Amino acid sequence: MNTGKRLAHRPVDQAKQDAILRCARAEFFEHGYAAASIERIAATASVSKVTIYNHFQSKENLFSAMVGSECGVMRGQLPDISTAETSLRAELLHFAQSMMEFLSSPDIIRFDRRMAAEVERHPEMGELFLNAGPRRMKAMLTEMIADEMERGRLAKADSEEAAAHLYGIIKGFADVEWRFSDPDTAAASVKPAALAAAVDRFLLSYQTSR
Amino acid sequence: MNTGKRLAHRPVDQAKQDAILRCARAEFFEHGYAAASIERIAATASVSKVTIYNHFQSKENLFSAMVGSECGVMRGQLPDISTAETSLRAELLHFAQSMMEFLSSPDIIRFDRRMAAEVERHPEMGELFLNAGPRRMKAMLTEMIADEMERGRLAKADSEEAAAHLYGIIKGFADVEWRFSDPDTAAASVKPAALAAAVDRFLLSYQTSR
DNA sequence: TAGATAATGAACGCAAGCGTTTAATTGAAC
DNA sequence: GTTCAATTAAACGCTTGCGTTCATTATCTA
Repeated sequence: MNTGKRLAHRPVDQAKQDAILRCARAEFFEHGYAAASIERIAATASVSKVTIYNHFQSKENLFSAMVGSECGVMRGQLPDISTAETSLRAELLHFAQSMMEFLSSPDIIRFDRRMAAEVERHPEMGELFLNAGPRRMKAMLTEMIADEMERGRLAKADSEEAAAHLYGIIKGFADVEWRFSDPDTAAASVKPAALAAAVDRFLLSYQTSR
Repeated sequence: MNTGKRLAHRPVDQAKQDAILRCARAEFFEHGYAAASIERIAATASVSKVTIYNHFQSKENLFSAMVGSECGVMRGQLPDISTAETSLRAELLHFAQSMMEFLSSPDIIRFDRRMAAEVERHPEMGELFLNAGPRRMKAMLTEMIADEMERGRLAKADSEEAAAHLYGIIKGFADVEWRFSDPDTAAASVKPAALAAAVDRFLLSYQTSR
């Protein structure tokens, strides 16, 4: 039958596709959408400008594709909420550590900055990002906390609200500082003692009295 | 002696200066630094482009001046920490309300977004913004909490850490949502009940047992 | 009123960058 | 080896926008 299968042709070079997206990412993150240059992306990716236009039809399109791809990557890197820990405190501490490590990585910080700025012109990408990152994390956290409430290690309460409280108490002012200073030094500012303090305060108000 | 005082001249039209800064603000916030257009600012401010270049020497300069001016405005609008309230809970609740109102205002959200994006190219403005806004608020909050610890209404602890915990527990996920959705609907998402819940959780772990 | 300065409008040179076209070249599938 | 799509380099038209120049007009001080 040969349902539309092309017979004699040269297949698309997937490596080039990837290179384009990778370089587009760097370019868009460094300069922002408006100031990013397709020609520079082409040069960096060692690819003809025409090839970019053949794959993605416009700058807009390329940007969308890049964001979509990045969101996919992000989904796979979210802080893991392991339930392997035996003690509740250790479990929360592990999450806190994992979350702060994730949020303070230069890649995430820069992505966050750029998305925040582009949302004005691309509201739908704000949704995309929220669903791929923050909301996903919130849902995971909420579930974990609901489980612990069910299990009796946390006092019964609104689990979504508790998740927000835990998230917030761990972050404190850190994310604000990160967003407006050098991303490459952000991770170093995470102090384990501060994480423990935050978790302990959370437990003080949520742990079942025993 | 006439120390450098000019004698016969036409004074600078301050209203025009202000209009330029106001319109520059709108333009930069809407399009970002790179895509912002001096010519559009001139048109919006009903001013000649040359006048802009006479007052501020370059686009860079205009942007800096605008940011400086905005930071000044922001300083005057920070949430007030009134110590007039009699009860500690009322005092914290008032702060929470005031803070969330401030942070969820479209102006602040857009300013935050834009600054985060421009920090890559203007690191010194990140510092400027941090000092005018977040750090200032943190210092005020820290002081208030230190006072309450001194006064015995809060348990003695690291007041700066406590300030971060209070700030974080109040914000929760809200700021993330705000930053990536429509700024004009942000304020409506602040629920008084949630503020009370956050304050109560904070008090559960910090209030002196009586 | 005279002198000095602010502000204007229009045009210019220049650079960057999007998206397109053309003709030529490469390379996998058959 | 033939075929045909993928890829390329180079050039093009077009738009936007920065920063400047210059002649002109408006407005304040003395």
